[in-house]
Amino acid sequence: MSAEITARSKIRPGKRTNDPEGLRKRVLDVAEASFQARGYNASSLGDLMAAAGVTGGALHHHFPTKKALALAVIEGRVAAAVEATWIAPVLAAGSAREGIRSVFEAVATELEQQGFVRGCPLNNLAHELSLVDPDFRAALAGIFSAWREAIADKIRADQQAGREQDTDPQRFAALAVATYSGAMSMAKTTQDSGVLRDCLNALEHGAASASSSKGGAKRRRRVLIGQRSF
Amino acid sequence: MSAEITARSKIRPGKRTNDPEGLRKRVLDVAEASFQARGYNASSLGDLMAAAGVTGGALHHHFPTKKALALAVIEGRVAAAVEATWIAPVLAAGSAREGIRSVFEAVATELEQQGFVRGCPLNNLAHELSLVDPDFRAALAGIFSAWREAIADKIRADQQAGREQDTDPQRFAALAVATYSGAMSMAKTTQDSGVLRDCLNALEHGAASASSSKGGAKRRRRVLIGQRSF
DNA sequence: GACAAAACAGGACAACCGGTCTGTTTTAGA
DNA sequence: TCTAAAACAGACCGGTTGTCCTGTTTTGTC
Repeated sequence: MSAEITARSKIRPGKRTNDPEGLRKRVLDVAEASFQARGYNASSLGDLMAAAGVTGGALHHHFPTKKALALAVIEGRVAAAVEATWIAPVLAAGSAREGIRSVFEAVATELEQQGFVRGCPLNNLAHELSLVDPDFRAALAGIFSAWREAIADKIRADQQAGREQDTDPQRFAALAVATYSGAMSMAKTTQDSGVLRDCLNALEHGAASASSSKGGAKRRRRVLIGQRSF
Repeated sequence: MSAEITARSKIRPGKRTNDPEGLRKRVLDVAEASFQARGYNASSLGDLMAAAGVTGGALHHHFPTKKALALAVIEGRVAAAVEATWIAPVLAAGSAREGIRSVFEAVATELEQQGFVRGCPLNNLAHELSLVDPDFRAALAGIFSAWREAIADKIRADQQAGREQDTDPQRFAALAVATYSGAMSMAKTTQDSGVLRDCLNALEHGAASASSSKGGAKRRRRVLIGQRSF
């Protein structure tokens, strides 16, 4: 436990190089990873300082309180993660449904490769912090809102192209986000990413027909095995 | 904050009545509520002791560690909550889809009445504890499994009655649980229970047609207002 | 009533947490 | 070069946390 590698080289005590942006980035990297792996409350500033190779004074200079650090992680990292893994791919896809499908599959594949499910960063923090502080809640709700709105916008774009005429953009977006969030929750708890593909399949088949239970690809039940993360 | 009511009447210091089952129940009541409202890590044993009107010795006698208490809450209360609000109603319903619909609506109505969304007890604890401890993870995964299996069983029962021939029980169950879990996650974060009805609607319309956007019931956008809980 | 076990009381404690404080070094601008 | 602000170092502190420990009281059993 604790720090395996001291990030900062302290060979020369008399020589120091100020690097506020780099230090800030290192702290955010470590905090993002630790919040994801252990949660906000279980991440102590001492652990973060050690892992980032940062002293208390430096940390306090950039992030006066733990709450400020978490808010910076949410607004600067979690929001970016949702943008990168969901919003951008969906908007760039040929259609909303194609985009959603590709995201589900990309995430499932990634989880299978790394052999460990850490869950959705947004949902992880949302569950822990939404009821604790209004500022946290507002920041997290904003990310959910942007996420849903992007999907709804894509549906509207599809509709202007003559497709998805019977689809309600808002409701469909809510369903897509909810399905992904819930599937990741289960995948994290069971450490089995297969549920992501199950949900995608059921979602694509209109929550009804799942085609032939025989003949088709046998359902994979791949239970992932641990692997240290942090 | 702290204890508003001291549950235990201490009028007679010399008179004491042993009530192990009652005390255990009181502790579990308080712990369940606090875990739900603040989470596991943010709930201190001191607060729980004060709220339940229990001394440290008594608490330690029944629950040697905080982990043991949480495990008891998960296995004794969270599992029962899922059974009562989901499994039993679905199995008792005329069909799986009817059961799912009634549960969604019942929960949405309940949330609207109490004006505050505390989230799904299972998902709340699952996000915070799944990666922390294997025992936690196993207990939580078991509840998810039972939940999904109950819905899948109901689909299979429907199929033996000639319905749902094109539905894959496992996948459909995964989608239902995921949708609910994710919808509750959003509802908690946005403090808006309307997303539950949005998701139910989208789910029932086969993730596609949401009927007329005009003429039909206007979508409710009811933002709930706070209300102390604990 | 004797007695052992269960049930409970309440204090003690060591570890830890987040925040603050003072002091030093680096850096940018005039 | 001088100077002030920014950047960083590192110790310090009050409060809290979970757990443990030693007693005392109640309760079931013979």
